[in-house]
Amino acid sequence: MSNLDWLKQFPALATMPEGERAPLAGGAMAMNAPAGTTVYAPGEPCNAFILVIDGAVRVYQLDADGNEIVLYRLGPGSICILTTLALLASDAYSAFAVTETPVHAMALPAATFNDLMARSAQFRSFVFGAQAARMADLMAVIQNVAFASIESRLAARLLTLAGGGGELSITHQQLAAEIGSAREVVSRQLKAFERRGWVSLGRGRVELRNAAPLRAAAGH
Amino acid sequence: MSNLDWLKQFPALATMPEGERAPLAGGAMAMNAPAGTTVYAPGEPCNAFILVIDGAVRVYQLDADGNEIVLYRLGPGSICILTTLALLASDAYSAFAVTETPVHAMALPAATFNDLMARSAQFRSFVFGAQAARMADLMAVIQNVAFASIESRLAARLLTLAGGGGELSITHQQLAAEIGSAREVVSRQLKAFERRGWVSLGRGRVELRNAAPLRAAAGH
DNA sequence: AAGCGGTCTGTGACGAAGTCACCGCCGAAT
DNA sequence: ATTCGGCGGTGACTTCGTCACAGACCGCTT
Repeated sequence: MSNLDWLKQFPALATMPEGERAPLAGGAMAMNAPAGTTVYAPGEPCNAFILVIDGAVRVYQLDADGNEIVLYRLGPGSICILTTLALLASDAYSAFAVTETPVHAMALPAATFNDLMARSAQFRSFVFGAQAARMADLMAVIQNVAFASIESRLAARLLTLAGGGGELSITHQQLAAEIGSAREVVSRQLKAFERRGWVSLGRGRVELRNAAPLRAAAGH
Repeated sequence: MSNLDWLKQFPALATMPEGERAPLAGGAMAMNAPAGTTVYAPGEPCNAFILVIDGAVRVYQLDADGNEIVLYRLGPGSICILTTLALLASDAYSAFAVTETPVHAMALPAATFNDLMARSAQFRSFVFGAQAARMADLMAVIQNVAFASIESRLAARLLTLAGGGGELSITHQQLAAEIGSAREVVSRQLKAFERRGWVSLGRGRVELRNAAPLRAAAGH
């Protein structure tokens, strides 16, 4: 039987009545994956519902020409909608999900997942909440790529990636993939930021020197 | 009691066991809305699950500067994910859903919807299938706005909007909103199509004259 | 220490797309 | 018939993506 201590981290699930948690206790399997593990890829069969306990998963799209754009990230407490929907609706997506850090997760086999969905209103609302959040993420991405300037998209992304810290280990190419643009465009924009004293640059490194104007630029 | 004849149109629901259909029979309410009715708008409270029986609903995003982009359309048999998720997760979206034609729909109050979700695996999988389809729609939009040329996006959209017929009643401004571009850009591209003999243009009208090259242009 | 291959970054030139300002035109309402 | 608001056309300019290429940096080998 699995240890369900990790459940305590997730209020939405932890308060589920004893009886409803039974399938969880019986069917949950712990997973540990190193950074760089593929969680979902188009065409791959997928047969489990996945809940991230610790670590980060990057979900992105990749087209035939090699163009890449990051859709969203999953952190602790998030479930992988892609695998869930592929599991339930057997629909194929053109997206990839890859771990960025070592990831600790719980996997529920399809049968266990279905059982929980049938039993627990709380679990259903947890799953729907996740759906809603991902949907909102995608809609935000659409707004950005369709109507926002490169300057604001890049500034915003630098801030969220830095997340408080001031140092990023990332290449221009990766940043371009983050915002769905081209490497040259990102290089030039970063240079502009550097000239203004907002960041300082190194090979594979971006240091935020002055977050305030970046925040302002991210706004519009 | 509502007439459930409409259910026959939807195999996914029609084959639900008698008992599971009970809440549906008891709680479903028929709705008829003229074209132009707002189904979902940010900030509006929404308290019903909506299933389209006949007609079309356009779901689009609108930002502060008036920029507009169509996300997807709902036809017969589709459910409005936006209202469903807003209902379940009380999350606010920046999107609008508006009827384009007179729409005939069924509405389930939240309680009835929750009851069905609890009882029927078939209903759950119907709802999840719809989620998955909308998610795929959004991801396709992202691919297009991020990486596809205006020529291919416009050609593709003209073909799907025409849907077999050769005549469209639509303005350049509306077409721009369809693909998330600017009116001038669409005007110029349409002129180019006209010079090549692919379409002929009139005020508020686009006639497809030669679909084959349009299909080719839509491809890449 | 020197060389080497691969990755990362910088740059100029160009084309595609978005923006701005302004125009004339059509058509419905008065 | 005139007016007025929505529609479409156009030129000038800016921003962004693409292409081609050069140089810099890094880790590795010799």
